[in-house]
Amino acid sequence: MSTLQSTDHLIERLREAGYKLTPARLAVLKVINSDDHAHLNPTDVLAQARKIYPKLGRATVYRALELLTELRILRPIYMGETTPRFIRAEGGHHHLVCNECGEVIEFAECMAGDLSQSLQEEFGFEIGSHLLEFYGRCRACK
Amino acid sequence: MSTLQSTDHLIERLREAGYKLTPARLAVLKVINSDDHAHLNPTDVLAQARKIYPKLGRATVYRALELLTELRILRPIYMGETTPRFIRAEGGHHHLVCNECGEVIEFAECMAGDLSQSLQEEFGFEIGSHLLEFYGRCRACK
DNA sequence: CTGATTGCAAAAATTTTGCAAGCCT
DNA sequence: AGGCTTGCAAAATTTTTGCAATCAG
Repeated sequence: MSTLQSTDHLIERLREAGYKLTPARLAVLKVINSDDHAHLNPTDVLAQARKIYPKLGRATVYRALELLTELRILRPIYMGETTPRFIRAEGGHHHLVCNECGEVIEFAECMAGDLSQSLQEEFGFEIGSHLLEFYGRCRACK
Repeated sequence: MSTLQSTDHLIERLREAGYKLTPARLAVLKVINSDDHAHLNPTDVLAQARKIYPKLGRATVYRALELLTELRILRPIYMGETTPRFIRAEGGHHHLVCNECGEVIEFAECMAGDLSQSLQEEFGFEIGSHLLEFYGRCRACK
């Protein structure tokens, strides 16, 4: 579905913003980029990224996550627990979330594009991405 | 804009679900209901609610927040930090979030209704509420 | 080289839990 | 009265910070 930016491109964005490419950041970037639909919390990211770069420290993951959020590469979202999970910030994310069991289904279409246009005009905002979530009960939980 | 349920009505929902109305819960409920557009984190809620009911303990706030979330009266969302903030779960929430300064503008209409209908059919979901957020840069930050 | 970045360990902050006492119905 | 709820204090988690050593450019 969505065309994701390659890890190379993301590295480029890091550089353009004046940050260094370190093994720690690269590992986090790879983990994040390895699965378009991943929703990983900081602890997950640490575990995954350590497979690539074992020396990685926990604090560094937080710092990398913060940096990547600042660069609009990631975005934290709520998925039922008290810890944030991070998703790719690009484009749109469309979730159907079950309040009962927590299942998350992704769906494709949404007409946020049109609305986006008029909001840009109305509020003078420059819009880059969006999140649309519906909450309810899934088939199984009914 | 949205017609909010009165505190009385919410109390009723608590009761119907078989929970007791205690001063702690009432205080949290009042805080939550005092401002339609509040985005409070647990610590904020504790501080506010203690003005109403000073004996209130922190753990109780977490328990109340959890309960109210379960009853679909509240919903946690992430707004750029690592702690969740709680918003009224009713109906839809439509945010224009500035990545730069964090400002959140609410806008009124969105096309979620139509989509909601088709998603219910397609996935067998029973949809109760939704969240639509656009991310970008506000007028001032450009 | 040189400042940005890291890992570590310690400090903070947040969230969860156990339990006796207290309160709602 | 009886059981749900509470506040407290302690445990568990999660997040942030200070700093010397290291690394990318």
